[in-house]
Amino acid sequence: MKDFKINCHPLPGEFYARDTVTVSKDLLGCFLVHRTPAGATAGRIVETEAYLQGDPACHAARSMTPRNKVMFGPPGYAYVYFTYGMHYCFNVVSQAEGVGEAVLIRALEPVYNTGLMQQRRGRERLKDLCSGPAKLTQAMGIGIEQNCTDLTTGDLYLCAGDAGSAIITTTRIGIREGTDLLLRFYLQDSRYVSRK
DNA sequence: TCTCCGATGTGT
DNA sequence: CACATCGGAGAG
Repeated sequence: MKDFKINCHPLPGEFYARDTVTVSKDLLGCFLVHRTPAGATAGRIVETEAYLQGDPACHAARSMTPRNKVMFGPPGYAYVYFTYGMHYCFNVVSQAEGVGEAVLIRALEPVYNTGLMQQRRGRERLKDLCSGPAKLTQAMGIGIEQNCTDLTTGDLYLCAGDAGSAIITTTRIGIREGTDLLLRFYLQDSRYVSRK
């Protein structure tokens, strides 16, 4: 596996307080780190999706509810939700406070402590560890406890990194509304995206 | 490789 | 009753 040097300094709040599409693209190549009692794990972000205000697929498209409330809060917080009765998905809240937008992290390249990821996933192959939004939350030990946590100060955070290859823009996966919007982004050269 | 489908709980 | 999913089964 490629040897990455991870800058352990968390990305600051200003990184997230920008246009959501810009944040979605800039997150490609950045590292997601989670320190837990079982150990720390880290992955390099290779696929993201933007969810915007006025976008019918966005959880914050309609009114503010207990679930989507954090999306309207300050940028740089985690929005984790439970879906399909068994999976968690992890988003980072973007834009200014009051704007209900976020970036879904859809795939990671496993980078650090892949043994713990394999154990959590019950899978051996590196490609099967983080190549989907619910796979990566399982591999990284992310659950509802991380919802609404501050990504600039806690045990779950992101660090700067370089995309290092071309960014491909496509429609989003697994939605039924807003299917025409080009809001999915992934690294062309990565073998670890959920699908090409 | 692909398409289909069941699992399983919560939001609207 | 839809849902920002996953993995196993069966077909090709």
